[in-house]
Amino acid sequence: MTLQNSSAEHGTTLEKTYIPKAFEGEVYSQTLDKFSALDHCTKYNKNKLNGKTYSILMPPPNVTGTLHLGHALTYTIQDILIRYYRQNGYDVLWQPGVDHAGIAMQMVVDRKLREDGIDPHTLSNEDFIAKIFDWKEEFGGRIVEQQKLLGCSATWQQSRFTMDEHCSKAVIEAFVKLYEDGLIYKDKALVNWDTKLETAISDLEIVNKEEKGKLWYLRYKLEEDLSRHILVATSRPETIFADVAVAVNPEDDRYKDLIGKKVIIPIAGKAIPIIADEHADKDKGSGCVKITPAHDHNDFAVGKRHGLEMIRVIDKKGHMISDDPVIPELRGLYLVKARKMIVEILQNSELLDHDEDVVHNVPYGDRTNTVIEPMLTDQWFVDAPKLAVEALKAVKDGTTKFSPDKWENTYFDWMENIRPWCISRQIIWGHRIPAYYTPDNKIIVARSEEDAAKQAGELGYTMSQLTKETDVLDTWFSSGLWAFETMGWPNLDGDGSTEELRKYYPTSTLVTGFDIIFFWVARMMMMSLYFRKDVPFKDIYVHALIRDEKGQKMSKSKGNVIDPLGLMEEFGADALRYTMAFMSVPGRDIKLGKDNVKISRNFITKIWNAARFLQMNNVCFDKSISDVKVDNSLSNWIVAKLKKLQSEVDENVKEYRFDFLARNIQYFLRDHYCDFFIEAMKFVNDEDTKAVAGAVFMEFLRIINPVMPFVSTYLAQNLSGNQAKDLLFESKNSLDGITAENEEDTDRFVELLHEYRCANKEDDQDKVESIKNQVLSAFGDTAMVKGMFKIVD
RNA sequence: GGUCACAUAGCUCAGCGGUAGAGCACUACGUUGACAUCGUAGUGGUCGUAGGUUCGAUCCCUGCUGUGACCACCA
Repeated sequence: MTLQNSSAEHGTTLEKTYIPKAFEGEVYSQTLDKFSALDHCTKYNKNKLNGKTYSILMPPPNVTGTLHLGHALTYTIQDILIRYYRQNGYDVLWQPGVDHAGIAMQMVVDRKLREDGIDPHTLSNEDFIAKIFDWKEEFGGRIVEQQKLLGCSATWQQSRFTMDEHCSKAVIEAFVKLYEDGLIYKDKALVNWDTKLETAISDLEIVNKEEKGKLWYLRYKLEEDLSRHILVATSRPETIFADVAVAVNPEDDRYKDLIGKKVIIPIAGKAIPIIADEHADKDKGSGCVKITPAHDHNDFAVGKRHGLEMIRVIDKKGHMISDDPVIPELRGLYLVKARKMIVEILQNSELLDHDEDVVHNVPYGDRTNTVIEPMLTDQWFVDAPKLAVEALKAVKDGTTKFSPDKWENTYFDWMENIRPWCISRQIIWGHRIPAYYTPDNKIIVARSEEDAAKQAGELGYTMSQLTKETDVLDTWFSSGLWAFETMGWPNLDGDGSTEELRKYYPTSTLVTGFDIIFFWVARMMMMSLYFRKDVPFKDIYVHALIRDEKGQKMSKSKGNVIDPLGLMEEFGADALRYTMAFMSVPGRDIKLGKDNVKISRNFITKIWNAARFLQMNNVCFDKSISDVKVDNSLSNWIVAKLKKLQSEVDENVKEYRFDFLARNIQYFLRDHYCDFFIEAMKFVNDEDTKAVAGAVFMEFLRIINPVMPFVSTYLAQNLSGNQAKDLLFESKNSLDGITAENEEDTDRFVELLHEYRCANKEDDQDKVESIKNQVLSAFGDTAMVKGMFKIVD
């Protein structure tokens, strides 16, 4: 057993220490061009294809993003699946791409321009968009480079950008079709309005924050008898100028006789009616609620029911407007300041009865962190309740399955209560809504200018008389088309499909965190079912979110963000990937610290050292298991364990139990292969067993390749001496013909050794002898048995 | 307010209707030719709480307490 120097036959001697940085980049670039889907099968894998396909849509990261741990988790899982199926003869597609991230991107470039001393408002929209494309050119590839460092084997050749020419076409086609089918409409409605960005945002882009506030009880005097009043509680006294009624519950005996009478709004002095509406809750506040349809979602509904006027007193910047200013100083004041001023005035009058401290949720925009104001504006909506019907059905009938299935409830709950989706945004960056307005405000929606001109002509207008819509679409509108726009839609062949769609649609599995079930998963379900009449994916695997060691959400402001790039630099991408797999237990958030990754690195070191041992002993790695003699109990046993590992891994991948997968890999290598097999082999020292050792180890490297592609490829190349060796398309070695009937015997031997050791320690000589005799009679007085006793002694 | 998770060793977490598991930490021993990025051995738990089902419950059921997440409301 001497150390073998480098030779072509036995590969290159491994370095003493496992330093992932030394080879990960090299390994990746060797395999990079083999990831492509549509032609890889013919080029690299023709003979092994099993005729089945496996496809995953990569959730496109924001173009502004950098790799964070959440990405590392989700991409690792996806890459494990892709690599596993690719190895097993499937024709795989892992569709990558980048999202244009409407609001986020605009804010990033806005900030950069200001830093460079340019006022974004002085630029025309076209110039601003050009600046954004400049930014994308310079930094847009960052996130993709980082995905590659992690080892992602995506089908890079097929990569898409949601604002590229093709996707833009798809968006226009989808919009126009939905409009023609009456599923997109324009409506005056109360939307969530970000006063900083001056745009509408969707319900999902709001974060509620609990805040201490006050409830002011105001006296609304009865018009017919000014000595009497009712109390109305409000947390937003600045909106009293927009009050159009006070509502009471029709069942509320206290106020029954007042219904239909009028009360006077404090300060404003205007008389408004008392109406009966179920919205008023007898047990809340005073039981009377002021109705301000233009500035409150519930009141808006009440206003519509009763045909009330909608008065706006807050403008798009959050400033007070009023046609009839009782207090002129209010005009133009930011609403928070206005509230303060009005409260002061009220306090100095008898109109404020009392106030009350309360804690209430205040909506903030998730991007700008400013207060969101309900705003009465014209917006474009998708009729989500209609589209949700099919999307709901597809999950109910099991066409698409959630895993773990508890997420189905979340999905159902949302889909059943879905509201119209506001898709228009008053920003610059995004897909411009393909609509035009005639001078008398008729709407023309068209696929092209020519088409618009034609439609205008039919209405008796010329193109030059039309004004084009300036609103752009919510980013998630284009993301919703991701499943099929990436596969060539709408450039369809004669049969209404494309080669990619026929091959890879519906995709096999969608891997995602639960935080975007609503944003993305639900929208893709709706859009795909509408445009392709089929679900976008068959399985949805929902993984956990990553938190810091203390279980807190990682965020920049908390300063507890762990950078995956730093972890990869220090411990290697394989260690990070293995950690992600190991920790991805379903239904529980992942608490991750640096130590977890270090432990994984240490395990990989164990694999490394096992490889070095084999190499030092001139173990042959070029024979496959079917070519080696498995003819003694030790060989038989390790092959049985390997066989078990193979089937466990198959099962683990099928059930998305990457934690089990990682554990099983560890148990095999450490407990079986190193602790017993290698130790015992030291005393056997025959060529057949050594050949088994090599073949088993190579199969082990193949099995771990999807999880740890770098180290497994590197070791395989160096051990075999074949620098071109690539486990990417290496499929399973069948162990069917190999018997493993004495697996239990050897397990028993391992157990007896343990008992022997305990007895030895307790100095129980009788027991020591008895165990020794048991072993000798069952397993014979072989060199291996002797050797193992020697170790234990 | 509604929904859903979770509670197991000092820490992070697996697990399971029948003797309680891993890693980290800790203790002791070990630089013995693969491995100190390590090995061997060991300490450590009435499995949140109260009931119920069962021959038997950490596991199944119910209540409670605590923690977290999501949705809704917020006069």
